[in-house]
Formats: sequence, C-alpha cells, structure tokens
Amino acid sequence: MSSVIEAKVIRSKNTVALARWLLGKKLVAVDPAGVRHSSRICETEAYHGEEDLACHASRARTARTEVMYAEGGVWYVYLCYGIHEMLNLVTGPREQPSAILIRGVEGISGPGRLTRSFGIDRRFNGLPATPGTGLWLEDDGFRLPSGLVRATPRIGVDYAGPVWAAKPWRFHYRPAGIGAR
DNA sequence: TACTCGATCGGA
DNA sequence: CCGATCGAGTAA
Repeated sequence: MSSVIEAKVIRSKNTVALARWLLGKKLVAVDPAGVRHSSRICETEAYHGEEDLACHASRARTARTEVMYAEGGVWYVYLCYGIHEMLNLVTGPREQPSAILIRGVEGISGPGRLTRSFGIDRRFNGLPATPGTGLWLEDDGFRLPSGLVRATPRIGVDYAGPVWAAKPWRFHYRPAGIGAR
C-alpha cells in the first residue's frame, strides 16, 4: 500500500532532516515511452540556503536557480558537465532556496545514471512532484532501520570551501550484512 | 561575444 | 587519469 508524498509533508520538514527521511521512500517516474519506473531512494544530499556555498543559489539568483526559491515540492533539474541531468527536490518555504539532490536509488548508483534510467530530464524542471506530472514520491510504509543510515560530506563540492564541503549532508544506507562503513 | 568550469561517468 | 559535451555565469 503506497501513498503519494504530498507537498505539505515536504514543506513540514527541515531540508537536512528531509534528505535523511527520504531514504527508503520511493521515486516513481513515467518515462516518455509510458514505461513506469519505481525504486527506493538510497542516497541523497541536502543543499540548504544561500549561505551554503555548495548550493547553486549561493552564487546568484538567476534564471537557473530561480526554481529553488519556490515553495518546496517542485523539481529542480539541471544539466551537469553537458551530459548528465541532475534531479533535485526543492524544499523549504518560498524565498528560501534549498533542495535535495537525489543521488541514487536501489539498483542504480549515481545521479546521472539514475535520471537516464528513469527517463528524467529538464522538462520536469519547475514541475510539482505529483503523479500528474509523471514524477513523484511514494511512501510504501517501509521503515529503514536507523542503524543502517550513514551521513558523510557531499560529493564533488570542494569548490564550496572547507567549512561547507565538510557538512555531513549526504545520506545513504547500506544493506545489513555489509561491513561497517 | 569570449571565455571558464561544473552537485558525472566510463573508458584507457 | 582523462575526455566527452554544453549551458550557466561572468567579464568585457
């Protein structure tokens, strides 16, 4: 029994806490061919506010980052390295730019491979995370044992300087039975 | 208009 | 380790 994760739930949580909470929830997409994809989110990263030097919004409020200033519950999708579409969920209240990068789901490792596999690209940018748009989140009742969750620094954000690059805002989990890490 | 570089990935 | 590949951001 799965229920759609509504925008009001997304808005009710702090961005970092939400990134952690999203682990184990399902990402569901209907690709351009009409094929439905669904898998459990196993890796996320929080990007929180203009003061977070790893967050795109810390640079400038521009056409690209504008979507992060929206109220939580819409997608922020951008092209990275000219090749990879990066999927983010915008979080927080209006005028407070923050988002969560969906870095991985079970069976697929890496944010660029995830979007390619699910058929996700920039056409979802700015659209709400609802079944109507073809890209949404579900809670199927699965509860991840908290002992499996790991928090580490975010990947590929050395440009943000030592303080912000060190924030343990990347969350992921490892299946039980695989060594401590 | 001319640069530079990136929240990555796969292959050498 | 390096090249792919292209748009955003900045400087001019």
